[in-house]
Amino acid sequence: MVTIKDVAREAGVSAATVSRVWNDSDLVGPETRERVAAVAARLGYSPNGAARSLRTKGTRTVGVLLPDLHGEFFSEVTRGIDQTARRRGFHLLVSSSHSDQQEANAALRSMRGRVDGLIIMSPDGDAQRAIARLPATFPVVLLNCGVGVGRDSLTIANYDGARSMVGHLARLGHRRIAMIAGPERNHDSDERLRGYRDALQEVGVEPVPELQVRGDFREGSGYEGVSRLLAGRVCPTAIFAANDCMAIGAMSALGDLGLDVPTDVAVAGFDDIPLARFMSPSLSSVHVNIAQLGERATQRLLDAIANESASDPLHEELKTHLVLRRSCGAQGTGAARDPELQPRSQGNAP
Amino acid sequence: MVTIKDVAREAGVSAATVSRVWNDSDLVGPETRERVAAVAARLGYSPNGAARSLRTKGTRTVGVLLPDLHGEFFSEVTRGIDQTARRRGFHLLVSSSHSDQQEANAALRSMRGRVDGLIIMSPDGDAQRAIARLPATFPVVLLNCGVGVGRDSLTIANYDGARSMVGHLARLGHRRIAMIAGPERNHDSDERLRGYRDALQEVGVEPVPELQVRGDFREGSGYEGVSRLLAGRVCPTAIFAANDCMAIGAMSALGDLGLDVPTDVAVAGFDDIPLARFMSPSLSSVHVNIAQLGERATQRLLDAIANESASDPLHEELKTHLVLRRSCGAQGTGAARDPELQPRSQGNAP
DNA sequence: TTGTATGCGTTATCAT
DNA sequence: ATGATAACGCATACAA
Repeated sequence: MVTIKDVAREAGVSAATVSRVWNDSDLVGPETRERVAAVAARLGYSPNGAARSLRTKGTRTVGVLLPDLHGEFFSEVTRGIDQTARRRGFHLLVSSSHSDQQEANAALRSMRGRVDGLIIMSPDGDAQRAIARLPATFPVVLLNCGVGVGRDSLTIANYDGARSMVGHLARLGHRRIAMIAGPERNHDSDERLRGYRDALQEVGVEPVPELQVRGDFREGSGYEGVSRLLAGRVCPTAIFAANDCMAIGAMSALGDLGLDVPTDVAVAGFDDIPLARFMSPSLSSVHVNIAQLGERATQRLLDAIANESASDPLHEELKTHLVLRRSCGAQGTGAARDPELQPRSQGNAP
Repeated sequence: MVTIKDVAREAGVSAATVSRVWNDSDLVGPETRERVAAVAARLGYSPNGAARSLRTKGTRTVGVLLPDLHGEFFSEVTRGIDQTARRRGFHLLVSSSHSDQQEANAALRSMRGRVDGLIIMSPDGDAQRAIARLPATFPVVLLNCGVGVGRDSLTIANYDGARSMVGHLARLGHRRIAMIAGPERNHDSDERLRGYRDALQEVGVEPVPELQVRGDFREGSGYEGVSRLLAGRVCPTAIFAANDCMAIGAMSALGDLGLDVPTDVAVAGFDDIPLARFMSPSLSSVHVNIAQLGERATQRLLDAIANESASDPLHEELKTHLVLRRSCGAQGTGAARDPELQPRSQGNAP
């Protein structure tokens, strides 16, 4: 490994000068700068991150703690975080798939001194204890954990989104609206369920316990959810799933049972993953800009790291909006005429 | 931040002893060990990673370089890498969403001295130049880049998978089999296309240029691909898409055109993402264990880091297998009777 | 404008 | 079994 001393010797200057060149200090003569830069390039020098961190107290690294997350959500939130961090010269130390407090704890501990701040997503609250042990001055942004105690936090407008989707179903004439909720003790899940219940109340529909079942946010549980719903004495005319994966599982189950969506049963999901519009029938959903969630969280964290003057904890909620397609029976357009059928970024297609 | 000196002072020992306790050296008395451990716990001490790295030359961190990757693939490969790394006490420094050489280069440079080894996924070869500049002794594992020059590499059995799927379609009687390929200059895409062409040759079907179109691995491009295919003079009776997302887009387009899958046109994909079995009709696909790809890559890398005796570069190929569902017209079972309908891990469902 | 000296927190070497 | 000390590579206060 080529160090700062190697460059210094080769360029005939002191290590301090090389350091100055590298850090764009203006306390260095133009032709010295050029010579040093040339030598550094020739030798393929780049500074040792550990030494730099030790000296400057900064790591230019953001820690990201994620729960056991599958699919689209994970990749999109990471994309948002990564792009924002990189744009501002920060690295990402990622730790995902934490199934319990123990693991979250260990992960947090081992990140000490390796990151300047943390983005923590822990919808089931497993990381709460570990977070509490962190110094209050250490920058942390909470994702989808509800309003954190004394910490910056970001959430999706779960309640509003669920409430307006269920309201929409009710306005279409549905009264027996079922919900396939997410896991218990999950913040997103709880809020979406609350939105569902309140929406029913607002239109004067008595909530029926048999019309509320729980899944785990994955396709299979949506599939099974339908069996349990149809086994009950009241048959739903509409099903609202707490996310798109479960909604897709539900549609699959309905299809296998010979029921037509939306004629026999209307279906709606949450998240609006890219696949939603390509289902048949296309899936109505509550649109969430997931990458933006990661982006905003990172911006807030990096600002906190830069300012270091601890301001009051801020809570931000990301707005959602309904995307009505065929599965809920409200609109008759297929994917071809979906106004949102736009590539999200430049593709590689000819 | 509490340092090793704080603990030493508080416990009435030298810093060296604290270090020994922390690193499980047996050169320390039992009651000293206990006392130091207690103080460390009380003070909430954990060693500064930067200082440790500087001294030991090791970072216990693996760098992960990923291209601009969407959806299931990204999250699964990361999961595999993360779990394996964590089990062996390693962190993950992730840099994703690189769209060109420039960015990949910058990311690689900035990881210098911060990681002990690298897992690089660069199916379009954008990172090749940067990799070549790395010291030959620096541990690197290539993912889906083909057989790397002088580097360990892992790939999916793209060619075999595509070939056997197309062979299967031919055995079902199809002759006009179209392909919606992936982007050009992408290793996975190239190999899957090659498998398609060879399979056709083997059954004595002359390849028709009009039956080969390109997409970008996303749903929208599969949708558009169908328009272009059906605009040609030869109408395909089967469509093989280079991945499931494009296959789903294709099915959506066929549905919008009033064509039935599989009666009018058979469809098959690649990857077998969890959603595939919940499509209607359920999607036939080439199954790939993506998480395992990440897992194997990490094992190989960590072994290389541990051994440090550079052995010959190894190339490993991950087997695939066909999962035949309804979309290709071979089997008549819905998702309910799909033998593979098993939860991939414990869910949170009641 | 440049060089010298010091210390960041830790571990390894040597001494005791 | 434990302590003192040096060194890892870099950035900075201070000297020149």
